[in-house]
Amino acid sequence: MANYSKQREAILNELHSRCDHPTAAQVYESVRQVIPNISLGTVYRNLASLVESGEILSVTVGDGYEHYDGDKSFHLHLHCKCCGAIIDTKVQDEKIKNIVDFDGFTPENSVCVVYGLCKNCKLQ
Amino acid sequence: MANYSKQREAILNELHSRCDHPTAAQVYESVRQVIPNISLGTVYRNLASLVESGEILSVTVGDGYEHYDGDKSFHLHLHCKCCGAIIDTKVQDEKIKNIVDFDGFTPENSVCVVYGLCKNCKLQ
DNA sequence: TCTAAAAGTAGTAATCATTACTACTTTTTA
DNA sequence: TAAAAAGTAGTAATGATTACTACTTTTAGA
Repeated sequence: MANYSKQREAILNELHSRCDHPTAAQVYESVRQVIPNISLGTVYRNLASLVESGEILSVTVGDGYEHYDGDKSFHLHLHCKCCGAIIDTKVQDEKIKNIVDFDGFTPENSVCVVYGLCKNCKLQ
Repeated sequence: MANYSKQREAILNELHSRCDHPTAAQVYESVRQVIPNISLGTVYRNLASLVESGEILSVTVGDGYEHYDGDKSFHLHLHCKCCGAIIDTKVQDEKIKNIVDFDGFTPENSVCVVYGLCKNCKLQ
């Protein structure tokens, strides 16, 4: 089990206080405002352990960076291939089970990315 | 528009002929049986252009490799955190739209990964 | 409280999947 | 055909992420 550390607490707080999907480097830049000499390796290690323990999710959209999400509730990520935005959209949680055949698989977390064009980019 | 090349055709054939989700290195190993001196860079370049053109999908499950999928139909990837298996499961396509609020977003492709335990690993 | 073991950290070096580059080959178009 | 455009093999470079080490913090038991 993981011990307490103010670094991990600060990283988790940062992810809970924002609604976007920052990369490790972006989390590092923000947490440095609170713990100036925190190291980038510490950010990576804690993000990995938080994903491992299921406290946060990691999201990949194919831009070469891993993104992190403090919102564990089931939702889709709409990734605009034009502007790169990652937009959250809720799903009616209880209904998803009716249309998916899990066949004995025990789901814990999920990360769904839908690629396409956002409203703004579609108009341009 | 992309020109024809036997390398890209072989890569696309390979992805269409298998039901798993190979990495670039695994595609390289297979396609080498057909085109022995194909280069790994060519595999990467063509996989990227096939993803770009929407002919295949890339799937990330957090194991450090990008995986590729020749099946573009909407389905979920069940990723077992124990054995690492990636299991496909169908979704009743037309029903998904009723439970997701796309709010003007135009979806093109989607890659959904559900993390958890597969039937076998659950029993052990 | 102490105190030693366990876990975590900062800072730096190393890794390695992926991308970029270059000289050459294949495909396309007219 | 022939020249332009696109693609390739082979190799070098990139850079996000991971590993390593000496030091610090946390934890649990006396």
